[in-house]
Amino acid sequence: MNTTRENIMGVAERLFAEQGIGGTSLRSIMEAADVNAAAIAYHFGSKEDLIREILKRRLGPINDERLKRLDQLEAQSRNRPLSASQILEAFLEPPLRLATDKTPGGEFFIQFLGRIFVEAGEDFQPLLQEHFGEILRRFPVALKRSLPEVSPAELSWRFFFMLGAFAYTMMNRSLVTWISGGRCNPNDTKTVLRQLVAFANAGLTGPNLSRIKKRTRK
Amino acid sequence: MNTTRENIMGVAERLFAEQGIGGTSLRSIMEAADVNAAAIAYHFGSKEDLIREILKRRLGPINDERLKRLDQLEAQSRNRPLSASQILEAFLEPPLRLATDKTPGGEFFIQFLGRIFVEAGEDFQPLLQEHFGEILRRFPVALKRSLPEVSPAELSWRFFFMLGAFAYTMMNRSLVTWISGGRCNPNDTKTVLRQLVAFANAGLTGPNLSRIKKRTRK
DNA sequence: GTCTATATGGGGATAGAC
DNA sequence: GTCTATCCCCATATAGAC
Repeated sequence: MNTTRENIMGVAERLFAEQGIGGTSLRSIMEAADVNAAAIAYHFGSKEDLIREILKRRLGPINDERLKRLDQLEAQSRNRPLSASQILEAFLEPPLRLATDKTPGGEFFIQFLGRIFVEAGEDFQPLLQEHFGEILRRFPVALKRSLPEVSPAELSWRFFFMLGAFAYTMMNRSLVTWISGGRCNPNDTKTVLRQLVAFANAGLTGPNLSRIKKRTRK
Repeated sequence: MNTTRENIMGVAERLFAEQGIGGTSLRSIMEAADVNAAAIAYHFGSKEDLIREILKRRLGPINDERLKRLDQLEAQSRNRPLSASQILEAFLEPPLRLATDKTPGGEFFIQFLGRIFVEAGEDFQPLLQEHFGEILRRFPVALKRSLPEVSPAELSWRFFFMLGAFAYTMMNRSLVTWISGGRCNPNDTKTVLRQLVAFANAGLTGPNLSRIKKRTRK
């Protein structure tokens, strides 16, 4: 019903993504959203609360879908471990899809989310913990079942590297274009998903380091 | 000779790394460095120039060493392609070593560098391009020689994912600890290097996606 | 619910004495 | 080279009319 609120959130999401949290003033949001200074105060209260609302609007659906996909995979598998790439797709596809869906502003959310992780101090940690808690419990467990030969510590490293590759790509899309000399298009969601799943799958399923000796060539 | 200058740069490097560029005021730098307001203006001129000087002080040595190591590898190899993991080590070890060396403040630089990439607009792009230009020319070429079966576009994706895994880990060290449930220590440079080289090597040397069909299990 | 006007604080930069 | 004092802009938040 109240479209002013949605309008402000959409504009803010885009500007936060493009310019960073600290780099985006409420003024610039008001101007871009074509509302006056008090509107944002009326609808949200403060900058921090505005950010909180933007986060809540997207995080719930994304993570619900991740868990739903994982549930489906596990239901189909009849108690056999899933493949790592299936788990990776369930984890990566929902947020990546948002980046191309017609959901207004969804294309900016992931970048915005990355900004929060990097820029924000501890102000949003409780909120993030609340939304990512179950995700960060269930996906590593599924991976552990899928890759029993990888030690817990090594699996944690690899999971984090996967997360980094994903987040960094989403946050620095122009860098993708620059570094690849234009060969890679970070907005081609299907290709990003395929390449990233393959890359991370290879990294995750590699042999346990503690058990192998140094090698010089694949 | 002039230790005030070095002092300011060291303190600024740390605060920028910890709080972000926009999140760190010159005032807080002055206080932490125990100098007065005008000192920074006298020695550097502006906040942007201060950042520029911090970047220059570290980027040169790191990238020189990367190239030196690559040169050595290529000289030893007598024209045979290097292994991907050798190339990765030459690329990753110099910046990672800085993070543990006794170089004052070096431990913060990588995080600071990540902030620049993420936060800064285009102000520093020329400077970064100047310092990273040769790196981003020579390392992908070496990898291409090492992995002739991987198409240029796919290699670009994988190179970028490796970069993301590295940068994200360096920038979000507390996140490493949180997500791993304390199992991983991001300041254990030797382990980070080993794990990251193994992960990226597996991802880089995987089969070309265009040539293989979908698989369900490794 | 929406606006104008403004209070209040903090930030970068500088002038000018020493 | 180093300091004090200050200028001016911009940001968030709020008061109070409509």
